[in-house]
Amino acid sequence: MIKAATDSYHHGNLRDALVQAALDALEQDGPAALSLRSLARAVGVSPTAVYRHFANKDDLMAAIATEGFEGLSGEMTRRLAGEPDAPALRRLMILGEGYSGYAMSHPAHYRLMFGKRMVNKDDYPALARAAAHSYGMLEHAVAEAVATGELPNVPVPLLSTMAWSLMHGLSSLHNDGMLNDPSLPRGDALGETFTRMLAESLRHYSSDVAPGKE
Amino acid sequence: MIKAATDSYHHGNLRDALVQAALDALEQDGPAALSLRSLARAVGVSPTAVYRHFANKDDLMAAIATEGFEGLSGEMTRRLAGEPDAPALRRLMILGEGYSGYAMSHPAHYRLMFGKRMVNKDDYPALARAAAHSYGMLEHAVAEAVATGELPNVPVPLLSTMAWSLMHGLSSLHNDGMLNDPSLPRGDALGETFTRMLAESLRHYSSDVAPGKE
DNA sequence: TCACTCATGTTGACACCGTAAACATACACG
DNA sequence: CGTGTATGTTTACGGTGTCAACATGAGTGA
Repeated sequence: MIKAATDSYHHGNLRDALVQAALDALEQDGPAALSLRSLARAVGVSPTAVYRHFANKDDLMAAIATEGFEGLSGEMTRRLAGEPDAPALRRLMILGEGYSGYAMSHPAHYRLMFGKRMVNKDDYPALARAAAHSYGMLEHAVAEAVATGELPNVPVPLLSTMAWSLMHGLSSLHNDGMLNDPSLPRGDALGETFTRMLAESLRHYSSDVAPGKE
Repeated sequence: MIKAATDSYHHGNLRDALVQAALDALEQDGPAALSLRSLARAVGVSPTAVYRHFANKDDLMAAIATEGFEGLSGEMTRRLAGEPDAPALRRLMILGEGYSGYAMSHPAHYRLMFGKRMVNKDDYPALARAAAHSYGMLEHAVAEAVATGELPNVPVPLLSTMAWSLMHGLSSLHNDGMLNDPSLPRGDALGETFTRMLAESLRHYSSDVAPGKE
């Protein structure tokens, strides 16, 4: 457990302890349990001590969200490392599976990453950077697949955003309990299925219908 | 203005007035402004009067979310009516454009419809019904397109969920300010583009890669 | 070694929130 | 007209985010 380095007054690493406590509370008791005061309580510190490390609650949440995007990137990186010689399109599919896998196994955390408090990301550059990095992994893989001809010659941001939208939508709907048709594959299997369907169908897609900007 | 029928004590239609006030506050001041007390204030009634019409805050939110799904279905129906003779696949595209159009022009309301408070939809049958109806419109159109051969012979729930995921993901990312690549088409144009790309690419999709369940 | 600084925590207070219990009002129906 | 009941009010409680003023003590330079 992350606890005091010294035993009184000065905690030692309150910031990390708070974030960790928040992650724990998120997994165990859901997002409703995320109050500054309860976190402070969990860490054994007074409520207002939080303000020595975070400007306000949103600021703390942004830190947690940042952690989330880093975890997401980490999961995708890990899975990629498992198949180092995969061709571009296969790597893209691995990313899709990793994305939905992470999102579906951390529902509360994932929701927070896209929560309403995060909308003004300009205020949280670290968060923006972490999010951009996750998206960058996707865009990179898409660009490679386009370069090798495994995907049609459609503007890369368009393809990337489409793939992201599909995975984000699927993960969100799943986490919100919106997918209750019993004939559907379960959770992560769905992520795999959609990834494959999108990749496969895009391969046979003729690009003359997809305008870049105009 | 929804105001008192009589002028004192008994309001007359508090329930509707509260929902309306909530919708107004949502559009104008964002979801943070949605407190029971502020709504009561806006309607000119004591805070606890709300509890004569809603069991608690979640109950009120569910009513607003229900209204949202009805608005969504309404928007899609309206657009369909504008092209009564469209073939199945075209009708599906109209739905996609209507969906993203509605979602993107009511960001706060749309977010609330999928908010964390709504996860246990079992408690709110009206909400579940309204949501199911919206999804039903989509599934119906997909089934038709499969029947006419305009879409490949893939399980309808799979295709429907894929389309829903794509549109939900796109709308959410857009509303969260996550789509800032300047080379991308703007908002509703993106909805149209993705709708078209998905429809077009699925047409050339050979179904042997999409398992139903297993 | 000692005094001082300043990062870090604490206390106390405030306004707001959701909600429960007890009470007030007035519409609707006998 | 009398009364029951749906509707609204008052009061109160515990919880929340946050501010201002104060306390502590670790680290540094003399």
